[in-house]
Amino acid sequence: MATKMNHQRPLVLGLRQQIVEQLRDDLMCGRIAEGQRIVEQDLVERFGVSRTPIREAIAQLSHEGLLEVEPHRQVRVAATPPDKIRELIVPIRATLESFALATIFDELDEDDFRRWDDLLERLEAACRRGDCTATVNCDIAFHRSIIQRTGQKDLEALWSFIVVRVRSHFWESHRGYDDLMDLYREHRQIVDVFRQGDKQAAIDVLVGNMA
Amino acid sequence: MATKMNHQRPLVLGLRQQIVEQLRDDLMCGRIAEGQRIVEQDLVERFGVSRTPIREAIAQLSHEGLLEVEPHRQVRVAATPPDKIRELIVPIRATLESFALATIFDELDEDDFRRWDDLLERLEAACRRGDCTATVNCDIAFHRSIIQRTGQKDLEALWSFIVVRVRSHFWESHRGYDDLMDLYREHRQIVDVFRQGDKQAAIDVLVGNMA
DNA sequence: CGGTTGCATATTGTATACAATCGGGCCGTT
DNA sequence: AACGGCCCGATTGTATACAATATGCAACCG
Repeated sequence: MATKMNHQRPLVLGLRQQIVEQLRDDLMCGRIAEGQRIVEQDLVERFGVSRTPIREAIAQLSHEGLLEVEPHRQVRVAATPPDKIRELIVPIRATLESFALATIFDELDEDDFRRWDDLLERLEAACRRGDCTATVNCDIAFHRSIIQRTGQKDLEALWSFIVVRVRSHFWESHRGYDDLMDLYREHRQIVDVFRQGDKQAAIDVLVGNMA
Repeated sequence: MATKMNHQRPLVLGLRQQIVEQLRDDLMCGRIAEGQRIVEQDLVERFGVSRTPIREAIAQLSHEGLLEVEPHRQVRVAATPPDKIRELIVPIRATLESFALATIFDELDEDDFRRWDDLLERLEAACRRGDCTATVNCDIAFHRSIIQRTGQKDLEALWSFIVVRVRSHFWESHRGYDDLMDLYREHRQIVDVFRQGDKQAAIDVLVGNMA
């Protein structure tokens, strides 16, 4: 929880944001079935707050694509996008992350590598104990860190927009112990290549990991 | 205020949505300077509604990237993204629109071409009278129609997310009478190639238009 | 004289009250 | 029995009232 430096200033976290995080986690991990109806009053009782922050949280999650609002009628959990859309995810991620990496590559310093090492340790631990949730979180956090490092908020927003739509895909593509450790080794290798300073090789290995 | 046709089912249009449309138009056309502070109370007085729909509209526009909210402090008009980001827009648009066109190409029927012809007429009129706003609207509407035709809401959401960030770019890249007519001719040519039924040629001409 | 602390005010965040809308069931007509 | 209009409960959308937080100023100490 220590590593926190860019993000504006999350001194205190508003109710809406807390609710968003909680609900988003529930949705992405499948604890709320897709297609299920969401009723504001139920969330009011669950979280013990008024409708206002609940409504704002619902609005935000609907903009993120996790909920679907039908005005004056109801709000439902969005269906996972069809496979065809997923075909788009890889090339777009490749475009975004390649761009980000190329932008920051020449300014990488020891702090960056230390953060990545920390992340890799957490990833290894998660993989070793077969914790899928933590593994996916670390995986996403790693790629997000590359985007964030550019300091371009639009870039991060766009990347988040995409990743939310394939988190379930991340989930299902890494099941079982051996696969998880492979995932760790891949990321370890990526960071190693970064360290060697060959920009093009770094981009290649990063993109190769998405296929 | 009248033009409204796609969106789910706009039987009645809520206050929030009306305010969003109005503000978005103001922001994209530069009628509100970037970096300027937005105060809820001012908008309350301007639109004559309560703070609730105002706040929801602000939240939506911030998710769209047009406003930037600093919690407990203020909300400002977002700066136009730096040129570097714009380099990303073309490849991503190319990916999305190529995908969309390839998906729908074999199912195109006379209704589709009739709609495009209508749009082209409106575009021609707008170009002829040098109406930049209407021209940009038609241009965007044309490309959006390709995305919408797939029926994939996620795809449309992603495309919108991107286009909002370059609308000002559209704006500035077509100034003056001759350029506008060129824009019209390009789009006329695109539709013509669509009609000929060669999918690859269609994709090429569509992508070529973005450069 | 500089820095810090505490209040006053402006603005945002949350809670609650009220109005509009939707869907479903009841009942009358045909 | 089928159809259509009407009313009612449930839920969402909007308005307003209240609480929390930030900024600016001025008094207070060093």
